Amino acid sequence: MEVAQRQDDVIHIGELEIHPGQGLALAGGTALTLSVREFGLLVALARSGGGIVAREDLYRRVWGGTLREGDRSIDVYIHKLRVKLEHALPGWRFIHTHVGFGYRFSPERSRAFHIRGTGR
Amino acid sequence: MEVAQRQDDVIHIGELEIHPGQGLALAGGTALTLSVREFGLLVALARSGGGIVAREDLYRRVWGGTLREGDRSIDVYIHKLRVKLEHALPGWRFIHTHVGFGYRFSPERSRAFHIRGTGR
DNA sequence: CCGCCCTTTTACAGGCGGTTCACGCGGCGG
DNA sequence: CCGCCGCGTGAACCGCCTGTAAAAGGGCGG
Repeated sequence: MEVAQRQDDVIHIGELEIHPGQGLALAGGTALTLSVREFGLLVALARSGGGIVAREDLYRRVWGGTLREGDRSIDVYIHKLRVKLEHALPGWRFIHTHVGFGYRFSPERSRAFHIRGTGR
Repeated sequence: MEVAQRQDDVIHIGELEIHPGQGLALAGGTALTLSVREFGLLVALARSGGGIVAREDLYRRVWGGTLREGDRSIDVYIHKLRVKLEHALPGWRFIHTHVGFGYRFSPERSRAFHIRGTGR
């Protein structure tokens, strides 16, 4: 398989449409307003094919270099991304934490909307 | 190489799909939320090819070092894994106890699962 | 010079994970 | 019949990891 280097490759994940080469991300059709770091993080996560990405790998791909001891940049930006995604697509969770392993990107419904009535 | 997801080795057992290198385990397509120890245990068991694994071996492979006298960590984590697997795939039993020998990993149907008020 | 936005750093809190206890139970040998 | 042994299981304890808010630093345009 040849590496797609054309900038018009598009990543579709759930209601998200990401254009890595253009710094553009659409959520349900409307554009997200993301900073460089936020967008890089989104792309790195979206490209992992639903697998878990280690924090070290994320840092290497987005920031470049090695993740220093005690650096919390990733946590902060994961949070910023989550906030923006949650705001753009309420009821969906994309970034899942796997403690000790890293983060996984996959659209899943929020449990916040629990069903009532059919309890038990 | 550009593919962000390495599918090096993947273990398929019943409805389980395990990615040892990523810390990812899927049950019927959905990701399990496992801790480092739980995942290590799952991999160790899944790799045993359906044979019985002695507690000492399990401990050596997952925790490293020798199992100390009176250490119950394995029992606790076997239980945690069972709970999560049972929750993810109701009606199936994967971890079988062989008293005095160890544990065996193999997907088998549970006996008719009816409601029991076994309290505690 | 001022203000805004982005990024990094710092601080604090809460939750999660790992270990250890405690208790219960069934099997087995004495 | 009794006590020991191995295992199941719920819970306490505690340190670390992560979530989150906010301050600090920096670059850029007005």
